Amino acid sequence: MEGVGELATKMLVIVGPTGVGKSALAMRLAREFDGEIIGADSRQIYRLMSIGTAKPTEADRVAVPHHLVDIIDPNERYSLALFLRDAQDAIHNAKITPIRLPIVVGGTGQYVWGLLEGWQVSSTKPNAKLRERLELRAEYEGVGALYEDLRRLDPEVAARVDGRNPRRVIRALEIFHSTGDDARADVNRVEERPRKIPPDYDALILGLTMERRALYERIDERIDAQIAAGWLAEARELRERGYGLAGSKRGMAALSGLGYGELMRHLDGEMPLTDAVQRIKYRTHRYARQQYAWFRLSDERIRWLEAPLRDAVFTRLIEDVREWLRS
RNA sequence: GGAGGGAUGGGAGAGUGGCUAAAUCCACCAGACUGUAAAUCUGGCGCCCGACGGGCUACGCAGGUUCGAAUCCUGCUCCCUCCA
Repeated sequence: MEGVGELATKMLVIVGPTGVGKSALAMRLAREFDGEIIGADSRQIYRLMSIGTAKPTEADRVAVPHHLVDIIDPNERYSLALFLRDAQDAIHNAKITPIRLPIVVGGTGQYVWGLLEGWQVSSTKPNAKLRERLELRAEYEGVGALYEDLRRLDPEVAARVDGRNPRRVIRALEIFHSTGDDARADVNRVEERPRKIPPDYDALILGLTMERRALYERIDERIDAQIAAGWLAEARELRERGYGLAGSKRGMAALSGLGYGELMRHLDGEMPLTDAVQRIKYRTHRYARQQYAWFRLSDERIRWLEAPLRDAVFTRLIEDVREWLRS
């Protein structure tokens, strides 16, 4: 057991709902322990979308190396599999040359646990054309029709897929079709791979939390501040560059994030700004709630800290981390 | 002063004699989640009970009609629009 500890890659992980102050804590710890920050955030990856995604500031990024932020354009696609690859690379690189402590920080639960638990993801890549076709069919005939297909083609997979969730059913069909009709030989089939292979990480997972009401207030204040900081102009700029809502009803993945869609609809004259902002606040509340489903207060792996971190607590944390690094 | 319209659950808003504790949306609470994840999907959401069943209280207020009313009638209160 001692040997494993020596070999394992030590890293810090900071999780918690949106707006609790994960980034700020990450910066303090990075400074303290000569760390590199690795974003586990599915929205900060997009260039040109900074205010709305509450990206780390330029100053912070100069002071501490950040990874997985600003890596693709808004019209490009990203996914769990890509994140896993990129994050693993970033962690690996932090451990060579000037050795630094990787600090994974982000609110995207799927990314965080996928990385820490070593999820084995199907290698079947997204097939945009197929998805579009199936989505259209789901809309006209209902998800039920697609699910029927799946049941007919691959009952085993169908049994473990949520037949009411179009995204899931479509992905399952996508995997099925990518390998031809002989699904039996498909090494990509979900149940024929190990679900997860625990990576050799020794992660100290820190969770930041806050009483619900206070969190909502803080979120609302932050959104007002983002608007004041020019979020609307950023949305307009995005649209002018061609990354707008136009075309497909839902637009590109980047715009499915909180706020940008609402702001663009306001720019299109569909609703007053105050309504758009209120909608953003509510959606963000809901998002924060969802995050608690990934990061449970009862999860023993997470060391939870009460959000406005008191100095004494921070000092204590520094000591504990230092000791943990030595162990 | 006159003529109309309206008051429904935290909010918006259906319902116009029984199928209604009351559609739907939002808020809120909970859950799922393995290449779209800030996405997508699911459940709950008056109160109480040993709760796949039952009880109580509910649609501005008070009374009435009816076997039965959020729904019909009367009065009252408040709100809105138009005329003066």
